[in-house]
Amino acid sequence: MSGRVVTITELAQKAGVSTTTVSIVLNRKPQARRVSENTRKRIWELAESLSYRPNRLALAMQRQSTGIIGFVCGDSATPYYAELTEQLANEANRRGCQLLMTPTVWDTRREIDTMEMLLTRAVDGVIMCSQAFENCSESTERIKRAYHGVVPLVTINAESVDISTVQYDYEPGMAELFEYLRQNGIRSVVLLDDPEFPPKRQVFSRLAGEFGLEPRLVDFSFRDMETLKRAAERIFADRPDAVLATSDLTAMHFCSCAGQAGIRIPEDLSIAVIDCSQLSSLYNPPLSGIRVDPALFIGEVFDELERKINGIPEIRTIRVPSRLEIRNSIKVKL
Amino acid sequence: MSGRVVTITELAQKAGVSTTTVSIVLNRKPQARRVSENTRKRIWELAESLSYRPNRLALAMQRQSTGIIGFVCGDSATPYYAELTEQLANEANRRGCQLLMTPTVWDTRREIDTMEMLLTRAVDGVIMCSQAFENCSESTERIKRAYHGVVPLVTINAESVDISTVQYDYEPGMAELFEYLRQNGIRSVVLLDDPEFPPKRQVFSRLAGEFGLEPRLVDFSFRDMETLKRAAERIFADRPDAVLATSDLTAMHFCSCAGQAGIRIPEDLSIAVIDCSQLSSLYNPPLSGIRVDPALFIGEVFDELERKINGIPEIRTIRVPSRLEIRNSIKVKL
DNA sequence: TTGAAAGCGCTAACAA
DNA sequence: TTGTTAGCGCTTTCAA
Repeated sequence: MSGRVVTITELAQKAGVSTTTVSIVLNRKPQARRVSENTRKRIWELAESLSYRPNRLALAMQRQSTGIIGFVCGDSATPYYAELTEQLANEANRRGCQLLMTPTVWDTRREIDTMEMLLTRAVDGVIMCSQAFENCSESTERIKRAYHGVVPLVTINAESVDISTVQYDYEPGMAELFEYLRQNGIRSVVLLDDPEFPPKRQVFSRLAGEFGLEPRLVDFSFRDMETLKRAAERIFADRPDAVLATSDLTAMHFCSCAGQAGIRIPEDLSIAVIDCSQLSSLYNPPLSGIRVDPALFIGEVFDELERKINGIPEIRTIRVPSRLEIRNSIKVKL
Repeated sequence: MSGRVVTITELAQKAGVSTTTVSIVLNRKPQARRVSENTRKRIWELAESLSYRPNRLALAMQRQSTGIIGFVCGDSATPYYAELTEQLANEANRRGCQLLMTPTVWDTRREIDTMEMLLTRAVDGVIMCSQAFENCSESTERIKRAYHGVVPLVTINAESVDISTVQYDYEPGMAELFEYLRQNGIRSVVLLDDPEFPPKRQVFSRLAGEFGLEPRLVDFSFRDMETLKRAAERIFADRPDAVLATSDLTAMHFCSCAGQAGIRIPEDLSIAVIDCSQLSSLYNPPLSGIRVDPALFIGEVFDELERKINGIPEIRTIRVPSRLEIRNSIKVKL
């Protein structure tokens, strides 16, 4: 280690010019054309041979901008969020910035700490995918107040009066799904979900009736996978025609329980997934479900964040439509 | 937006003291005890009411340290890497820093750009999980030379003479697996792998013989999943007793192909996985395989990175042992 | 055609 | 008990 790190000052000294000149040349400023051909060449060669690299910290300090976007996420390891996270990181790169991951494991305390940290201008903006911030504890309120004007913020799938949000619109996909279920003679369908996250169940309950389906709710908690096992057992006892799982991970857990209970999917029980990931198609059986095009969704998230970064104050709620993807986890009528 | 951001200077002015005093008080330095009770209180109250937050950029600039660790990873969305990524992020948080994700989609060009970016001291250290950097192109060589002494670096599962690396030791797990296969009457086993990543196949070929197994290699490329389908067909034609898939994602892809071909697992064909993730246990059937304890592994990665950050130059190769996890994807002898 | 100096926000010697 | 000052590496007026 300990190879010397070159600064612009040293470069200037060695080149026998001022730091200004070096800065102008290396940044290819218009004024560089007024620097003599000779000096320019000397500076470039020196920079090359000493592997000069501008110090990002100094730059960031100067511009008051890091080019880093913070991503506060409850969970980044389950397939659905992993996909989202990677695509966000890719889109960030495409737009010339980097994504900083701050997993919070759905822990409000950690979310608050994370936001506190991000509020110190370590990042140019924040994308937040975490419901707990919606809870109105005293500390979240304090942060909400503090963040205004400090860090551009966009939330994902959250509902708030004073923060822009990009949401999945479950309605179109759910309608397609219910129509498909009805056509295949399915009458009763259970939503397997965590009641702490209400958006899906609202659409579910409202739409099921319209399609002549009998809707039921079976709850579990993301925090404790044992509750999912118990929920699965309740479903096995009840024997609906179909189960709609709240996420791909939930669906896989459920299928795993079904396998242990000797229940075949889709022969004995149909299953569909909300928030389908690519991985769903590789499951056995391949899982049908509702999906929002990640590219589209992420584009909206960044567009809105850029608006905030550019100082546009308008609070918007953007909804990205879902659609049904049919694979083999739903029993079809012959 | 546009709420004023408070600096320590303003705070000092309003409090009628110098910035030094404010700095000392707010940072709870030992000298703060020599500041009058009264002044201290005034400063704290002012800071609170104006929601003062120290400017990270200025701090970072001053200390020449950001508290950010860069994670260069070929792929962060597949279950195995998603798990690794999240755990790294968590461990980083636990150690008081943040993880910056820079996905490279196994693209050498992007890896180089990424490293160039990270070399500008935007980060305190880099964890790299990407084989392509091992290739000796002119540009990677230039970067390798440049990074020395600039950014502490630790690679994952790579082999290099001048960079510390933490590796999976496949040997113990593979030995356990082969013993288990042998006991269950399995004779021929195919390794389904990408030849660009040699470590697994070396152990595989060496150990298979010792356990009286007949080893075969069937190759595909991570870059193109069509090659995996073709590889699967070759395996179906060949009909070995068991297949050892190079990753959980590969295994799922393979099982998906098997399902379409009407081949039952494990009745018709056994399968095991290297680089098993948690998700493997939720698959249908639950996948057996070799796994390295992520907590242990990640601890080693960070320990070594911290050594580098603390200026310890010694190049080390650390190997973390794998072990077998038995589930239901291998046909057992009755 | 080039350079000097100020300033970004903060900390830490050194003074008073 | 508190203040002055220099400096972290860079860009950017303004002067020469």
